[in-house]
Amino acid sequence: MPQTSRTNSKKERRQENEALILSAAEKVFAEAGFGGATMQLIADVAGLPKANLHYYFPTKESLYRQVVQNIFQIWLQAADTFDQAEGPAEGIGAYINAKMEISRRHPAGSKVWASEVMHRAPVIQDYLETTLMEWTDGRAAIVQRWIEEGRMAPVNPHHLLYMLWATTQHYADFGHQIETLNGGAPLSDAQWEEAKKSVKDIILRGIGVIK
Amino acid sequence: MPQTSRTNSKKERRQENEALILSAAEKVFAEAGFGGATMQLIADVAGLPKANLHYYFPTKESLYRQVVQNIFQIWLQAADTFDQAEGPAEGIGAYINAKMEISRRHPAGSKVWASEVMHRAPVIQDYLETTLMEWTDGRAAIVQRWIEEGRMAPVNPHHLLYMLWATTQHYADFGHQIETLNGGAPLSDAQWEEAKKSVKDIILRGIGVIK
DNA sequence: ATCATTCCTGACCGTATGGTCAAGTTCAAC
DNA sequence: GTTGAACTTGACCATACGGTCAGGAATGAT
Repeated sequence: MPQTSRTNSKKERRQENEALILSAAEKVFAEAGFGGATMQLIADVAGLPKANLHYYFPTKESLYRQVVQNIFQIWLQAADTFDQAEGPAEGIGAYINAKMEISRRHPAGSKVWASEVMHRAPVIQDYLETTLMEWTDGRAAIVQRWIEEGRMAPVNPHHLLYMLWATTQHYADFGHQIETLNGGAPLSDAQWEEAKKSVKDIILRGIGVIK
Repeated sequence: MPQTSRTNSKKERRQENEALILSAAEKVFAEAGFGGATMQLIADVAGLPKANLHYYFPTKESLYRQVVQNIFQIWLQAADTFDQAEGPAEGIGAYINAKMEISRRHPAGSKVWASEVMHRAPVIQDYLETTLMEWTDGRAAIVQRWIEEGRMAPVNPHHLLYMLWATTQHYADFGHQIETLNGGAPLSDAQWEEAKKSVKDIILRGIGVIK
């Protein structure tokens, strides 16, 4: 009979340890960058011996690659809101909501992504060229259709998308700066709501779908 | 009689070498991050022996500190456009222009700044708390005044400023992603104009000062 | 011409890091 | 209970890195 009690089976153990390591790695990579992160520190954060990390992930780069790929998945899933929308106000508003929520819940992931792109995407360049390009062109086409249907102001769809990414991810990537300017305190629930509302108000009014 | 011919005097030489090193360092720090950058690589890019770098800048951190401080100065100077403006359309429009120009001309500097802030500003935290805070609160007050005078829509001034920073710096920090989505080619002159125009159109319309 | 000061640099050093390994432990299948 | 595979880990290694230094070269003041 397989072990089902408090002590986990080998397969569960493997999944747990991999998740533990990935979570620790995301944190450390976000705080120190790829070059500044050390396997020893990741191991300490994960509470495992360093050699154990190398058992699950043969190299630092393979661990980093997995972290970045996980982030990319979350990134893409936020797009669903876009597709299921009936029109620009609903679609773009929901997309901003979703991306602001990711910035709040996954700030470390966002920073790792930003760092990866800033360093010319050594690990996920192929994803940029394939998956992200298709995603972007697809949503740009949707925006273009909305424009042609007269449902929003005629703006360049690509630059609108860049603007959505920039404004929402800014709250994660530059969270420390925002926190400092907020008197050293993280944004409260109400302040996050205010941020979301501000971004949505300005952009939705800027593309002519409200007021 | 001091040397004034082609061969430079010692003082000129010193300034030239320091500028050369700072320029190389900015590039390397932007591409590799603080932890990933090596003094050897900076020396190679500058075309000087590594030991010479340590003559002008005793440690890697002191060199990095100087790079970040230089960027911060450029950053602040773009603010002049804000003060000299007569109203929101002119002031914010000119500020966007200035910051887009910096993103185009100093992408490496912008990346170093972003990286520094993402890593919780180990080097320039005091600047954030003093100079940047004063700057930000001052501009927020100007925006607030414009709102009270009925010259623009009532938006949260701080979040508007974050939005301006986010959208403009995005073109530097995520320039590689934009370039990839542009088919692998850097934005042309016309495309940069289009970008500037898109950002200005959406934001200025979003705060109710045009159309 | 002399000489102090500044500048330059190849060679070197201690340390920290990514990665390896061999010996041991746990687990599941039979 | 035996066995083989999967897992664990302290000790170890080679390398690369930031930083030092001694000795020499260039410069400029007198």
